[in-house]
Amino acid sequence: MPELPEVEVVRRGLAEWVTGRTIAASEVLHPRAVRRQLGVFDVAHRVIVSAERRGKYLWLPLDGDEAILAHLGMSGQLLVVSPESALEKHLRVRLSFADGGNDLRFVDQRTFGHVMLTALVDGVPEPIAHIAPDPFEAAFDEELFTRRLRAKRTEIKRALLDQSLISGVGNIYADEALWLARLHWARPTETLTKAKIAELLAAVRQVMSAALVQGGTSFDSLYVNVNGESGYFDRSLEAYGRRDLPCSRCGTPIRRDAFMNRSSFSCPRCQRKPR
DNA sequence: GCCGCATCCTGACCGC
DNA sequence: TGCGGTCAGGATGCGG
Repeated sequence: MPELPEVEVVRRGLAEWVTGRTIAASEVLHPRAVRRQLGVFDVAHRVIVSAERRGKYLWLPLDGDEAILAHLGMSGQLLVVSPESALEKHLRVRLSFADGGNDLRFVDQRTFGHVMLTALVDGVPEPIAHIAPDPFEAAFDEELFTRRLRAKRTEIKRALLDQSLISGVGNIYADEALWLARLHWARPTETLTKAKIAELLAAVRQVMSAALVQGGTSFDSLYVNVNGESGYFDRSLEAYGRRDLPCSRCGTPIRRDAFMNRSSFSCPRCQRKPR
């Protein structure tokens, strides 16, 4: 389940292994992987200039004002592998290079992810112009975030997952940050003080930084870096996936609540439910 | 315009 | 063993 730290691990791998290289050919093996760009997605002879990221989106700027934009969805992988290696079962898009070196392959079991060729507007891919900067970018405006958050009439976890407000946070790190900040997921946003929001943002940055150091979170082989390796942060999780296990602060069993057709994990003692 | 929910998808896992 | 049901979840689009 790639969120910001996992996507950043992949971005670093791409920066190391594919920048400066000229694409020889692109092959689309599943139409859904390129959305409405079947027949349009053709990046042969283009040069990959760098590897960029905002929130959970990755993009590879090409020569000219275009880029290959990628979202890993829930099970997407961008792998740098030998052109001779066997084709993966869920291979969706394959890029080969003029230097004859390793392929870049987009593999995605559940096909929630996608790649596309898009224009860059002020350095940002056009389709993601509506998402907010992530909390590690210089462009992230903490005061604006605070103001918009308090103006909302919703629950704090829903707001954290709203990519137009703050990008990069998914279900795992939302639960971790809320645990660290001692906030219940259903807390109405309009009741949060500026100080509490600052504390929550610090918690978001802290859990994501810690995850990045460990190469991201993984529960199985679905999330991997460009070399197919998993991270270790799942060993450091405090709330997510820890139903009935003791809270490391107070020993109370972590509870699981149904939330938006998925799960929310929290400590019923440290994170008091709002009235 | 804002909010919340259903939807897309496949494989792992569980109970019968 | 095999089958059906459930769960995982980011972004999108639609209904209220």
